Amino acid sequence: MVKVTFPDGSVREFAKGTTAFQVAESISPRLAADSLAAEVNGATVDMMRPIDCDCTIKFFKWDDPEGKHAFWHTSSHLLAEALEALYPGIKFGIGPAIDNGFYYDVDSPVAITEADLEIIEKKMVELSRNKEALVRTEVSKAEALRTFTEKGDQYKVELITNLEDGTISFYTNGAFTDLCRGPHIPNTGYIKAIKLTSVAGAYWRGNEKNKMLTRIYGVSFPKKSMLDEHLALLEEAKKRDHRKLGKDLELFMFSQRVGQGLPMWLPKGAELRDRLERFLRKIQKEYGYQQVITPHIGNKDLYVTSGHYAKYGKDSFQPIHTPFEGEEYLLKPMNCPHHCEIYRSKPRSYKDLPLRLAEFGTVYRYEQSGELHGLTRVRSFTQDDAHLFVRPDQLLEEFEKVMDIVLYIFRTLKFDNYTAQISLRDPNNKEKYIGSDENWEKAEAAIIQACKDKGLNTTVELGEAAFYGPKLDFMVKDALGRSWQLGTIQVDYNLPERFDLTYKGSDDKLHRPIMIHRAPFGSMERFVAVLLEHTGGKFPLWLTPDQVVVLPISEKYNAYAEEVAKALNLCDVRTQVDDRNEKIGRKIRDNELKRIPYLLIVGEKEAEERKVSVRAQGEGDKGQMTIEEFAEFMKNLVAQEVDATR
RNA sequence: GCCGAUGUAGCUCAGUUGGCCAGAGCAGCUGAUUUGUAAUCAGCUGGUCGGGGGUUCGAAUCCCUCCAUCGGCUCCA
Repeated sequence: MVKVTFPDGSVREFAKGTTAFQVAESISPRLAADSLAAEVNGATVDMMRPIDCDCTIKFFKWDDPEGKHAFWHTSSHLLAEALEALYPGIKFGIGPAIDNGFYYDVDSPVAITEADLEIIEKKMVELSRNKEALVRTEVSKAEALRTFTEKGDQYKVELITNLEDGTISFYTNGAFTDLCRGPHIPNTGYIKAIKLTSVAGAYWRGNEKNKMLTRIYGVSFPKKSMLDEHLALLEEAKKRDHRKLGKDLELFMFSQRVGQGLPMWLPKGAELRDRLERFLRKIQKEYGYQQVITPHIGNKDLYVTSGHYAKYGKDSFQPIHTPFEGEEYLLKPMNCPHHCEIYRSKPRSYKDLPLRLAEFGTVYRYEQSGELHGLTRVRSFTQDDAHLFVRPDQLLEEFEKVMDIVLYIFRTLKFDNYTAQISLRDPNNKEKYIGSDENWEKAEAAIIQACKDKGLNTTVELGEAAFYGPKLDFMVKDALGRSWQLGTIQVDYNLPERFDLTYKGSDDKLHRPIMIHRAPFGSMERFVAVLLEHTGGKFPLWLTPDQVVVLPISEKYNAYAEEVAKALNLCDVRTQVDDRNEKIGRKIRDNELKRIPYLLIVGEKEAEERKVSVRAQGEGDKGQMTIEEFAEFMKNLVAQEVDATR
């Protein structure tokens, strides 16, 4: 007999060799049916794995990440089984579960395209109906090698070669056997709804020197309705795609002739961006930042000094040679070296610090062509950059102040769901980093302390720090639950060293300042993209380019509409008139689609009483107000949005 | 950069196995209508079918090549 301890602390005895499934069943058939994997003594295992020693047990259902993981992992084996049936001679790479589904990398004798996905899907459904059990067998390394050498699958052979003997297991479903650690769900019959989403290329083992395999992505669910929901969410995401909204709302564009990855901001987009910049400028001014402006190009030597040329020279726009002299310039790939030179422009005293230099600095980076994506990955973008030069004793306080700015921005823009990642150095590999142990320890402690002080929900990643210092990155979740990395705060001991930055201390000796790099938005382009997808184009009132459109019922009331618009614009309510010769229903529709927050309908009644009929976006008629009342109403709304979070 | 797919009017898309001057809706322009809370009607304009080359009597359609876009991979100071 074995003793099994449940999460609630209760203990029960079972015969040795009882499976986790049977244990669950003894509690309730429902639990057994809903559980996809189990945790036995801390290790996630199959429900069908026999238990042969005393243990603690826990069951994972669909709502647990471990449950989904097992489900999708089995789905990838089902995909492989279908592929092997349809494409004899196909070879398999790896086929894991991922955050939102699964994939399998294959090397197929015939090309597999999107058109084939439906057929594969059907085959998977057909096979799943057989409710094939996932059967685990443990084999020796020699045996495993023999099996896959005979099969001629060099990828699996390569994987097995790197494994230790004694830890190798196979899983078989139907006619398909795979090298796999597990865990899996009991049988393929659990998989009721399958959608293969795309096919793409992927390098074997993620190395671009290796052969490119075909990766087939899919997602699957235990219920058909869940798949439908998932597909609806994808549809919604498509509608909110910032590239589509940017086009529809005329915010930005790209032109082949200008060049790929080089966004151009249209009037409405420029206005939006300008408003974001002013918002940040204002708060930065309150926090003691000073704006600077630096050139868009810099002498190559500048970047050699900073060390960026050695590391990123090949990813920069190549040196520009002047016509008559031997000088070489680079399009500015980052602002920090310029700001370091500003710091150096005169002797600094400890009393001058912290020195906070801010710049909306446009930088140029040669991103690989295949990597460009809308506004989130471009070759020219504007960082909301600032560099803080601080004394060691100021680091914690300054770091926390930067966090205050970031959090203020998130609150104001209603990114209520965010996390932060603290990236520290790898303690076992200290020689990878520059700077003294003492400095690192102080900086890391400062970041951890700052997060603690601010009550931030953080994860800590060892070995993820930049070589020059630890950092804190902010991830926000948008309205559809997708994660985006936005702001970053980084501590830097490297550049002060390389640029020989100093300040005179109270002890009359020279000391090194510490630099903090920070960009709360990340870049204006990326931030606007994320904001678009988060809001679906319905920007907060204070930010939106057009707040109000006045809709005259007919041309007779155009003059009054103009009067209303003029009065509102004088009160800083951004107002336009839609004086097209269209019916009112049409004007409402068009302006709703343009995401105009407030529509004012004016006709005979309004003109006589000098009022407006107010219509809020998506909410319909809100009744009448005088022009003055409406102006006051708007003023209050905007004030609430921007200041309520302070 | 790599793998795969795509590229037709400002936008969204039709264009069967190659076959008369390449189509629709929306937008735009002109006119009629003067409208009360999500699409008024009519007429008109608009395309080197991504660029270049080739095959063919004939190419939006087939082939080559370049460019761009999309989905991924790799990368991300």
